Amino acid sequence: MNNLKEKLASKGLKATAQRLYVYEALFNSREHPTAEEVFRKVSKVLPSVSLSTIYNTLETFVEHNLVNKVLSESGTARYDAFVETHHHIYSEKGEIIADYYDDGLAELLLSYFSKKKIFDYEIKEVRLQIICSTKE
Amino acid sequence: MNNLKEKLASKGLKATAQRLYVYEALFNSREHPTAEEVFRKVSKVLPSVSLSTIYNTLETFVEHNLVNKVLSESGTARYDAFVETHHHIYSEKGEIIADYYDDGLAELLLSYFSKKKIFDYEIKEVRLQIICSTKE
DNA sequence: CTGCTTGCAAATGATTTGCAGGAAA
DNA sequence: TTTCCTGCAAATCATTTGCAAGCAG
Repeated sequence: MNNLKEKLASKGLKATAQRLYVYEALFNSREHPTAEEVFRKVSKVLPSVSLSTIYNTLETFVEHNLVNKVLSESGTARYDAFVETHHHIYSEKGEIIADYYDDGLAELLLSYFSKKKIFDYEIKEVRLQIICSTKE
Repeated sequence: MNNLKEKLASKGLKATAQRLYVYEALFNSREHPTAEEVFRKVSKVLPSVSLSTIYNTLETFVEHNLVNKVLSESGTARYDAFVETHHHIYSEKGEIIADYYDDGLAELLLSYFSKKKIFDYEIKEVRLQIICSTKE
């Protein structure tokens, strides 16, 4: 998405080539890449890019809500250009298989919780981890 | 719980002092300690214990389903002696605040999914991450 | 006894940081 | 110009591993 330049500007961030390519790499992937994977993709078009720039860039995006950070069971961080609330489907091994979007589900959960009046705190978000047996 | 010795025996694991104390440390804590925190607790009673033994012991317990491993947003692993399915309440910062047990919720979710017939895979488990605003 | 476990130290993997030069605004 | 950003190398943090000695079964 090329309105990224505007989003960056509106947040006082400079629109560098590195940032544009990192975002592009994420946006064109449905695979929740790791920093290392983003690095390999961006390297193809910007061979001099460094891994630490990838990490810094991703972290900057996360802080400014342009990108989501998700953890896999192995502890390695994965990144996702889709920031709307959604759920993740995991294999038994703990790797993320897919995203799962479902508005009805959010409503169901929130009405369930408000009926039960369980929380003193305000619920900001409810995310599901759906663990499935892997089809081989 | 002291039937731990039996559980260990039944799995062909030796009941060493280290293992008993690690389990005790977890069992007496509702705070999802990290390996480091378990290490500090066990050190008090067994000063010569090493951090790698803590890691190995915890990993052994996880493999044999005596203990659960949970990830905090920071990527550091936390451990939990309660292995029944339950959910975790997180602060906005991503630290785990509390456990949340709710059988009705599991049923609600499973019936929701079976009605919608979304998945080709078998759902093994559904875990919630409930993110709450922190009450200070 | 004998193999599973431990403790130590070194290795690893992921991510972060300090800093000097470089490029957007 | 001036501040923010990048690339490099070194540092850090959590966790894992190899190996010799120790202890439970």
